[in-house]
Amino acid sequence: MYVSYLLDKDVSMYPSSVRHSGGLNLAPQNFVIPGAVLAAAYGAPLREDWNGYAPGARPAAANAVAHGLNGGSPAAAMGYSSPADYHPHHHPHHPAAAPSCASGLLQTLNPGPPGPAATAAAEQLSPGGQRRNLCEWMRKPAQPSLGSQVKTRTKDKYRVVYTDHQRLELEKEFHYSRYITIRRKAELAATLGLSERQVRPLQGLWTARDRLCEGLGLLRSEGTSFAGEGGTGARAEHSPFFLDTFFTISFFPLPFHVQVKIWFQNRRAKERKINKKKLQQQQPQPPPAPQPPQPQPGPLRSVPEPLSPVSSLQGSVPGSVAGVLGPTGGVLNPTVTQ
DNA sequence: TTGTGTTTTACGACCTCC
DNA sequence: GGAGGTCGTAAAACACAA
Repeated sequence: MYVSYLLDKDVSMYPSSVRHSGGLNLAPQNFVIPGAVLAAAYGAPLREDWNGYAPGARPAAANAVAHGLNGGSPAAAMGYSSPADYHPHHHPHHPAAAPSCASGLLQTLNPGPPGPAATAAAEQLSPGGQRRNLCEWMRKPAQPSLGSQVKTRTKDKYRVVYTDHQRLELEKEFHYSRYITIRRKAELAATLGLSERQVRPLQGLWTARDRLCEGLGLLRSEGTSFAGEGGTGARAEHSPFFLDTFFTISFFPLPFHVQVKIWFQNRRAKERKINKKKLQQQQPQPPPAPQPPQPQPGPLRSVPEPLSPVSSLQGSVPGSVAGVLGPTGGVLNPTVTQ
């Protein structure tokens, strides 16, 4: 139900997620979705086809689910039910586990280090405790959804701000080595609670879920209210929770280490950028000489582009692998990562 | 408070390697 | 073909001056 609660809250942030509201009270542990129904709902391959959907729409709800699980209160953030085959870290569904906005979402939207959830949530108001009101997005008025079925990835991208603790640990790891093994990535992801339970809700799958709702006659009605911002499970008897749960935990998980991988990619890019800046500062460009008039017309000579300065990184980065740089600057043989 | 510049996540495109 | 690399970029989050 908490999943459903979040998913429905999500409408305001991702208005194009056309969903039906409706009342149905089904026990989550009893749901069975026939493959034919699923096929009808999708009309397309399941996991293999994710990239085909307008990607990137990451409803905050699922994000909250994902990171909330990491924030030290997994069971409270998401009441998993029967699909225990999804992930070994599932927690049994419990109706009373739905957190309030003030406490639960605080944790869900501010992933913190493992440990006492309550204190961690308070401490992990990252960065610098200047985070916006975590319930703010819930109050945003819904946007018109017509015509917005097709979205670009970036348009709807939802960015999670890592906590200071997460950044610190990642920086420490980066300082130790610019390239880490996949095992270490997974360890970091688990330790920092980054991507272990991250979900990847895509627009097409939400639509598929709604079609499945329709196919099963699970139409929702509008007007379901919440218990204030507390969200303490007031939706329990109004939402087809089992479908939300099913779609969320069965189809959206990302690999464990993806966020760590991306963070390291971005961190390396940042370092390259810094090094490039330093290089430019060390070699100040002489003031351009006054250009004499160019009398000679004719075809312009093409000046070959200088080689990418990325190679300078090899010598400047302690602990980096001795990879061979490819034409695009990519490390062709980053054996460490394997 | 607001405008603006910078930093931080996230991902597409394209690459090489296995 | 999949994984992971760089590069470029979008957009959110943040910092800060006016």
